[in-house]
Amino acid sequence: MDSGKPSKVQKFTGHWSQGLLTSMDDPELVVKSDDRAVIIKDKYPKAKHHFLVLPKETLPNLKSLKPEHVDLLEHLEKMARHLVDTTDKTLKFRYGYHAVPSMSHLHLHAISQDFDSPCLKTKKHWNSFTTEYFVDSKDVIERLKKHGKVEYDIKENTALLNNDLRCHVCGSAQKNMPALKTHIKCHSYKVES
DNA sequence: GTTCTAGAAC
DNA sequence: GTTCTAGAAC
Repeated sequence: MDSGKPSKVQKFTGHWSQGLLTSMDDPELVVKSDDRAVIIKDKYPKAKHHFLVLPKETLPNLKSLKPEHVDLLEHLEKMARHLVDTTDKTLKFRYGYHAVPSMSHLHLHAISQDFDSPCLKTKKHWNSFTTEYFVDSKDVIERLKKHGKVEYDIKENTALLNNDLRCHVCGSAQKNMPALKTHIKCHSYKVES
């Protein structure tokens, strides 16, 4: 007899925080790969171009990095820069990591600085790419070289996500997200020639 | 990480 | 009344 309970028809694909592992195998998202890493398009890009570079080696986060991973991190950044060079040379990009990422599996962001995307919606989105919460790849590598590990204070960095909204170019205060999104259109994100 | 939506802010 | 943000999601 029918119990009246709805049956679970959807396949269990894991917790949302493990989503990057699924995306790494999604041919729709993968744009490049070599023996050490895979580059995918961010499923919810926060700018005109937004890529994620993921090592094939299992590394959950920055905290799992050891001194021997310096070479790998340099490789990830090099791969990202090469992809960007062959994708869009006209826009400025930043290459870096979130200090306290939501998704598991180490991922380097390569993101164009226009932040022109319908997926960019919240203060948290904004501050995660425009405050010190976004740590340049070069700084992470330097830190690993110097200290043999990379660790960021969770409380301190999470607090940055609640910072007041400011333009990442001119620093002007913006009252809300729609105002910010309108304002940032007044700047150019082209590389200087 | 996103979606949804209640209620704050305007 | 509409826009916008913030917090739950079993």
